[in-house]
Amino acid sequence: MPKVVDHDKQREKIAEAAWKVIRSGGLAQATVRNIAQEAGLSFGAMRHYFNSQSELLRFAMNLVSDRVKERIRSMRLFASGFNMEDAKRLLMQLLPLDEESTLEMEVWLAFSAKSLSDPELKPRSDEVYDELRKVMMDIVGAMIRTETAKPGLDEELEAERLYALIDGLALHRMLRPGSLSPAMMEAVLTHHLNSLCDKEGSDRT
Amino acid sequence: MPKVVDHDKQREKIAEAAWKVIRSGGLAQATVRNIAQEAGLSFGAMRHYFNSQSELLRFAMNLVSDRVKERIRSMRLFASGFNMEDAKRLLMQLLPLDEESTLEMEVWLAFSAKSLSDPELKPRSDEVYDELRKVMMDIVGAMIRTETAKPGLDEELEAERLYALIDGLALHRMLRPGSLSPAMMEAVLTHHLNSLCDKEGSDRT
DNA sequence: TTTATTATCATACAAATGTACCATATACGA
DNA sequence: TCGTATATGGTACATTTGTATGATAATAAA
Repeated sequence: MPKVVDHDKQREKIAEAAWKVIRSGGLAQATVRNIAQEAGLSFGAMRHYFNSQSELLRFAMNLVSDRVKERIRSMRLFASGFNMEDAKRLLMQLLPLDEESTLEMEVWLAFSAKSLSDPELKPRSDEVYDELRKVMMDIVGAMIRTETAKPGLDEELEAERLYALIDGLALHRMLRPGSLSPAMMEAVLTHHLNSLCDKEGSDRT
Repeated sequence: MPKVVDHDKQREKIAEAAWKVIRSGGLAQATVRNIAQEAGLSFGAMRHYFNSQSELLRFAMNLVSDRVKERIRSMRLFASGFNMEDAKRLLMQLLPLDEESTLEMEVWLAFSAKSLSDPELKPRSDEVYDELRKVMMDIVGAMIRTETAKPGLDEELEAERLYALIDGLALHRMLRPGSLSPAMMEAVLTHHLNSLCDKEGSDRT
């Protein structure tokens, strides 16, 4: 029998090489040859793992969302009922606060932009968008039902506001890291969450 | 003397053709040949207006920001002192609410994503980011100084929060237009501005 | 009308890229 | 040890793309 190589592990290794290429050179540099070199493979060997470039890129995009989902799922949230600390921790997972998540989100931004004109990528982009929107609805909904939030909030409106705030912060951190520090990102998020709860208006963490 | 053609007008016409190509096919389709066809020019004629593709794309990107700046400048804001209606009108200019601004913002998103790995585009991207950040600071600052806002607000934090909210809404509208209506965008913005002003918490337009 | 200057077009050419194909190396089972 | 299935490497080829070059058309001034 043949040499034993974990086919799926190799595909992930190649996809992660694609991430690095995309991050440093953009999607325009995400050629089969460049990705092969980054992965330490020969150009011809790529064919054994991906039948086409678009299949490779689609896999690389899906791997980003898989990783993010996994990270969120592994948090074991709300084990003892809803609480704001867990909600905040979850939302912070959606901000580029460390090297790993920054890489993933920059790659995700590249794919999202491309998905606007690439039907192959659109379904997954939409799927992730909708899932995160659901997360926002769950958080805001729980805040309202547990009366953590101040009364009278519009669930859907607040969910969209929170979602836009998160993605706006993430976008700004990627575009202008020197202008928006991780501490400021966290402060804005904390302040926003407090503003949804406080009956008066003072800040608490 | 030669045939008379407004050189600058032609450059803008070509740049707008580039916008259309980018919107329908992404930056990957923004080839000199495709743009020439969209502009109704021959491939060879392009050379008379742009010496290289990167010069063309840089011009097309700059034209987006010029148009947005011009639109904001022409609003003649705060003619009779600061007021919330003008502030809201200004902020709405930064949301993709009609066909024209949607086109411009989708193109801007493509260029912004590319600027992360293209040193040629980064300066202008940063410049626009900083200018808009200043707009946010001006608005929040004016709200505070005129006591339109409730007391105790952190100017820088609220500016970043407002900025992130605007860009997040714009991004979501582009990525998932079916999930975020113009009416909802406006409602979220209105609600957010009110939340900065109202001493109690009720909504007013 | 003639001419010079500009606009436009057509084409050539090298480089890059995706895909396909074939050769070689490798390792596990018989 | 040997053979087979798999991994990997090398290369050919058509296509696309940016750039460069030369030819032609058009127009306004002399």
